[in-house]
Amino acid sequence: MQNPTELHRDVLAWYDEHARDLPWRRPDTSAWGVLVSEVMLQQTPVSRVEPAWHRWMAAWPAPTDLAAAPAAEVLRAWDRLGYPRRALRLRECAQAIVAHHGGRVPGTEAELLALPGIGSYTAAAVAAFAYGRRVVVLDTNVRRVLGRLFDGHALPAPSLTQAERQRAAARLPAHTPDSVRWNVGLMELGALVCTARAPRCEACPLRGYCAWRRAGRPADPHAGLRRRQAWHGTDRQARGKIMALLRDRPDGPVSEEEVLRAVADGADPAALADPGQPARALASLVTDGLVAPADSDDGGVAAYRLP
DNA sequence: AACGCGGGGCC
DNA sequence: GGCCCAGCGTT
Repeated sequence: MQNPTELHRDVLAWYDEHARDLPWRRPDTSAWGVLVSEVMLQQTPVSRVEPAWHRWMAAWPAPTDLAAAPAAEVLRAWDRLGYPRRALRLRECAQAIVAHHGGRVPGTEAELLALPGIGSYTAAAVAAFAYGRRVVVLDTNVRRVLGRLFDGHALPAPSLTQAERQRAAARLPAHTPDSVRWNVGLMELGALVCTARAPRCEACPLRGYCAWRRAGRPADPHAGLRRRQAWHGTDRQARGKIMALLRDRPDGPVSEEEVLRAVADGADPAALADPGQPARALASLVTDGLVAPADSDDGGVAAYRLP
């Protein structure tokens, strides 16, 4: 094994040369801009986040602005980034920042972790990338890179283990500015070179000492056991259709009949076999606060709108 | 630890 | 058609 300093130097040098020019990495981006980007990037690819982030920051450049925005407007701006509950939580996060931190994004992991929609990854990412703190940032990219480099595993285990946390902490560069570039450098390496599907090992700065490559790039030991996300015919798809319909109708409530018909529209046979699904999906959206009952323009008929 | 939760792009 | 994507909150 090479000494830690050499590994650090290789990652930092690679990052300095190959880093993408993403808007939330610009030095003049506010901590709020970084936080917004991190929430949007939770399970949504960079390519789809970038335009949404620009529009979002233009509309609500500070926590105070988003905190005062109507939820329906926020959900429409979220558009099709997916997991729209993230938009509501981001708004609640802004309100908590106003209520408890004077409208300024807090800088410690513990304070960030206490905010709605901010988990262990996002808290660490904001502390590191917005405030330059020396913290362990472990996202799916970093987990995959470290797992290949040191464990020889193709892909990380389904859930983050304590051993991974400790190993990542032990490998973190001692100096503060280096630790930030190490974190973002490993993430960038995972996004551009050490990818999940078709890694470009020939372009990797760590190819000389990667356990996975040395072992002949064996297949994922968890293959087949990995959690798969169902979509066609599921409640999730039904919820997505309802949200898309209500997003596109800013002028007024939509009757329950039309909402339920939109779900059945183009549904696959599996969904049609469950006639209760549309109503169930709608009810769950109301429970989650993503949809609200509304007074129909045709009195007495149930109708719905964005909250 | 396991599950629910969007949506799209890529092989 | 399966898999992946800068995860979080709940149970």
